[in-house]
Amino acid sequence: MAQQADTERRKPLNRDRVLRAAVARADQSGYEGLSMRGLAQELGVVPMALYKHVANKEQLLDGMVELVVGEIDPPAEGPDWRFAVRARVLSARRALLRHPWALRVIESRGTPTPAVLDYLDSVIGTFRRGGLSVDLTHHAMHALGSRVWGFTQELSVASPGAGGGSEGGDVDVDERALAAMAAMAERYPHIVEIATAGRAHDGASVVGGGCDDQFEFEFALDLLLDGVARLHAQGWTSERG
Amino acid sequence: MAQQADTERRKPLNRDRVLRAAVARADQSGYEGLSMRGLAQELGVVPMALYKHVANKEQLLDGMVELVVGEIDPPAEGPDWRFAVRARVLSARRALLRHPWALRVIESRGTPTPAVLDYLDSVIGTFRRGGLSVDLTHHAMHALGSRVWGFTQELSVASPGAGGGSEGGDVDVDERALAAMAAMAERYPHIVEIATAGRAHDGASVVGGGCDDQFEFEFALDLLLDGVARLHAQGWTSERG
DNA sequence: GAATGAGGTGTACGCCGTACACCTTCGTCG
DNA sequence: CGACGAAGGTGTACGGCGTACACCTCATTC
Repeated sequence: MAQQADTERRKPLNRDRVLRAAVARADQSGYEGLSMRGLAQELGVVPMALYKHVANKEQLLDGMVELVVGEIDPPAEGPDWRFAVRARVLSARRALLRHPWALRVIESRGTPTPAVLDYLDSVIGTFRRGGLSVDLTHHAMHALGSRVWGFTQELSVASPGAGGGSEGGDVDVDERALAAMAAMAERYPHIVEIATAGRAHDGASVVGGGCDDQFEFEFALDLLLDGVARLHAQGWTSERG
Repeated sequence: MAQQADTERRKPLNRDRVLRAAVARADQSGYEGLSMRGLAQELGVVPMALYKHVANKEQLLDGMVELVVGEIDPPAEGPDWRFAVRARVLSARRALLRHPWALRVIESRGTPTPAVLDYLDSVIGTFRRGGLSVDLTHHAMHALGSRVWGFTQELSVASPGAGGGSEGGDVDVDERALAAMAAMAERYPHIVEIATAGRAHDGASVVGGGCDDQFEFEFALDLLLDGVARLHAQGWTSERG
């Protein structure tokens, strides 16, 4: 109690307040307009104070992405995978339209954040529950590409042990990678299923290297061109010339 | 001639050498690794020297994009629009794979450069010559989205007079915009045709505002989901499980 | 009431892009 | 021939950035 009067002390600031302020600022000033210094000022605090709550700007961005991705609606129930995927993707779109900077941040980030992986895993799960094969689901995810964001785009999907500690180990490294892999399989079963489908190589290196980007690209391209050709053939037109 | 010996003077550096050096550097150090200072050092010159050849870093990036886009093969001849578009897009892909930084730069740039507009215009032209309606072509371009890069992505395509000069005019502004519009229609006829299709509003504001992003997004999404559903129904599998 | 540790501060470093004034070199023209 | 003007290169400096590091200030706990 005591000296509470003289201070009008601002309440102590925490990771969540920092992230929310950052999101708000990016929403209105854009990605470029977001700096640690500006953000600190807005929070009435010296720049270095932020570093008590986020390790650095990269982690700030990651945290912001987590917040945005958290706004996406949970998956729809029901047997119609087509409807469920559609609804989910459109919900993602709504979230990203609310935060226009977010897509760029998600895509520029080398390693996807957990919330992103959760989302992708769950979309994959919807395809799989709908009865699509692992194979087709894999290609479908690539084809959706940045329409569900983040799964296409060359990024070697997530080699899991990126954040580790000691440099000491030697054979340790492989063990560690395998352990990480196992943890990942538990948490993101569908992603791992898809990533490792087909070839039964050693676990670690397969994750990113296992698929043929060129094939994926042409698959998606042809899907689109086929669709367009079909519409053309049947004289399709959007009502509203 | 005279004192040529003592100097070993480097030949005088020009815009093209600067751009090529920048491309080379970005190719091997990535987008982040490209700084005016670093580039200058590589060219054996003081940073400010670069500014005699490019106005600023933005223009440097634009110039680099022009070079990369220039590597895309010219459009294929022949009556098969599907083949022609496919070939063109795959050629674009090859160019962009050679310069992995380029896609990001193209997409982050607010206003497309002329070479980009040329490319887009010519792809559109291929669809149109194949007999596709303006309407369908429009949606097809959106659906291809970043697969042909740059045409989707909310960016309000190119309001043409962005680089002008004096702030003086008043009614002048509209005239100037119309003139720019006309020039644009001459240079990029297909883009303008598509952008202004349907509604016959006043010229200027129509360019970006004239299309319904949500519709375009759902069009593309459904094209993909339809395709996937069709493949699923017929038990499709990529040979190579 | 001393110890602890979380949260906030101040200073400083090394990057960045680039404005501005200056110097050098060289082709042109009187 | 010599003066000149422009094109190209230099040097210095400014304001911004992210952030390392040492410090201070409290509230909490034993």
